[in-house]
Amino acid sequence: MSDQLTIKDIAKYCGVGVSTVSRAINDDPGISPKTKERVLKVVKKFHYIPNNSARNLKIQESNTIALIVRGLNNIFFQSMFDGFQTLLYKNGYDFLIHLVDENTAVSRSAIELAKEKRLKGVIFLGGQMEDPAVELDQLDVPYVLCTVAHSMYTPMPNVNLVAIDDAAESCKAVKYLIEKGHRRIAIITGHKDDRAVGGQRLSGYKRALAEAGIAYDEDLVGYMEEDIPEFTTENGYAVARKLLARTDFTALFCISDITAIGAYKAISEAGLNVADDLSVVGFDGIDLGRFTIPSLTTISQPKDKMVKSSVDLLMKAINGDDTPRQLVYSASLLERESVKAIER
Amino acid sequence: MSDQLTIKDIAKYCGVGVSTVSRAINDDPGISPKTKERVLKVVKKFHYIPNNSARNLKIQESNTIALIVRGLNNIFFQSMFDGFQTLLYKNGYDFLIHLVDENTAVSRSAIELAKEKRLKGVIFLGGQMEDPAVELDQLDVPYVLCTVAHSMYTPMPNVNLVAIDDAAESCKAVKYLIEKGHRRIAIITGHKDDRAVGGQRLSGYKRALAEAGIAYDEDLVGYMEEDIPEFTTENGYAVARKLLARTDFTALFCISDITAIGAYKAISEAGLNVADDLSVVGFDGIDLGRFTIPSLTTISQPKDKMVKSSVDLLMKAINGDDTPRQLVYSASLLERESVKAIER
DNA sequence: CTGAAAGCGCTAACAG
DNA sequence: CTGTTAGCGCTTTCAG
Repeated sequence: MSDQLTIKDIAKYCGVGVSTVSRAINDDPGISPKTKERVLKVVKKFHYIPNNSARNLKIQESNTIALIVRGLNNIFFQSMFDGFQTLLYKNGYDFLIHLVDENTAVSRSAIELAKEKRLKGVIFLGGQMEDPAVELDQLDVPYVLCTVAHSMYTPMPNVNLVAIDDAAESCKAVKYLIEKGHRRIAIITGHKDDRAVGGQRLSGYKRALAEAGIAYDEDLVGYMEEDIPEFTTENGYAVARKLLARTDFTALFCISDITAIGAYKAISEAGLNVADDLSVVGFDGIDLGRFTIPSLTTISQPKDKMVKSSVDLLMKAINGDDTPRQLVYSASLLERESVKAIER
Repeated sequence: MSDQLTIKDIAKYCGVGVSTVSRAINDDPGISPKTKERVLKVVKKFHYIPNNSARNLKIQESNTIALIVRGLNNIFFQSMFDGFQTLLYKNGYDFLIHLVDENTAVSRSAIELAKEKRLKGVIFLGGQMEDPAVELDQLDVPYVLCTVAHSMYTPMPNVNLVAIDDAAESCKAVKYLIEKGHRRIAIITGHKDDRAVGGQRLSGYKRALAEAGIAYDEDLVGYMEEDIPEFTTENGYAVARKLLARTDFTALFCISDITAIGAYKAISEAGLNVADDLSVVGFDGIDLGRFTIPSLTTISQPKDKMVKSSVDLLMKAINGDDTPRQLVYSASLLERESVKAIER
């Protein structure tokens, strides 16, 4: 626990000015190789590490883009990190993941961070905002909203947005089940008052039913428990159990893969087999779904495309293109083994 | 995209000095309620958010403790986040998770962050260091190493350490399998050259075998693939497949639960049933293990205790107690459904 | 209670 | 090529 080393200490020790040290550690061309080497040796010797706060305060612009993530437990988001990292590096940017917990506003975090780190841009992963354009008014760098419940923002042409149509995709999943002959189709959806992803996906379920002339039955709707973390295996398990105890159905649509895995367990404990006795469809397309037994049929979000587009939109915006775009991709139904056709 | 608002702008607009604004936003007692309210209203009106770099640079000490995590994909680590957050808040500290990617040294990240944010202390989750005391020499705040391969550091009484004995626990798992009558026991372990957790757990496996007089058979050892991310379901699946194709065994020990889930799939695809045909034991005790079918027998790390102790040690150190301690907990064998006894 | 002023550690002109 | 110096935006004495 030695004392805080500063650039001054290094300069003094080397018998040079602080700017020389600064040049050395920042690979500035305007310094002779000899001095640079000498300084760097001292830097290394004392394990000197500059203070980023001072650095960030001083510099007028950085080269950093932040990924602001709400919901660390979201395994689908996690699977996108790597793609973002790689792409952003390739574009010559530094990259930073900033986790924001449930009780902090993403907008505030973003603005704080942007000031603190002189960000070049930010990408939001999850985290609903009432009105992004308003909440992010003070965010004076370009940003794109990735993977948010897009239709919440429907008439919102003033932000960059990359998303899927949650309602339409849900509808697709449920229609698939209907095609396979199912009519009693249960759903595990988000909290009862979820107006974001959960709400969207539930409405898609309702639409599919309506279009097929199947009556909507509230009994078949399992809302995630309030006292268990949302979108977890545990919650899926709990809700599926209740559903199974309450009523009959031949198919179950889970609005997230990780939830479906919990449902598998409840189904198994009820003495039933997934697919043979009860068809299951998930949503997201996480890797784990390949490894469940049986493997999980699901709505697979085009995450690579979404990552790429998010970065592209951001790059455009950074390079001065100030017409925001909304990209709504369609997801694909990934047919695996968890759905069986039944006789009408 | 308005211009960067600073404390000066607010001060000017309010017709007060900057220090007054500072007092208002920092809940400083030395300000009249009236002025404070007035200032705060303006702050809100313009959505002014202070610049943390400036703030951090100026303040001599913060109240922040950082959790430095190597390996974001580590689901076991993730399950500890919440506990750390809660406990640290309870102790009156701010809390910060800092992810470090595979190609950055945790030690450097830690020192940088400590300077930048004036940290009060840091807790490391994963991330091996050659010699922590040396690498962290410049880290001038207390720290504790949590969940690291403890015996790498065996004679290392100069750092705070909270861990389990990976070798001993592995040994326990394998002995349990032996007790159940298994003699052909395969293992899925880390990369071939893993000297940390993977290496430790492999050595425990060897010891159990040796003590039971069972010959060590390299054929039964599945090293994780180099070209697939380590400790993933996918890697577990790949390695289990190879193992299954190569040789016979009645039990499989996976050195991480998430890997075991991949093995389940490979076993199923080989036309076998987990438990009935092939017993499986995992390691870690993640939640998901409760929901696999059959549920996974595993070595469960006492994560709550580990979290609590880590925080306790750190608090002690922060409060001036400078004798480091090494706490090595024993994990418990969680008997679930994936192991069956067999006839000798 | 309030404002002026002195830095926190660093980078980037600017002058040598 | 190198050193001196002026802030970056904020907190915190120190006078008033």
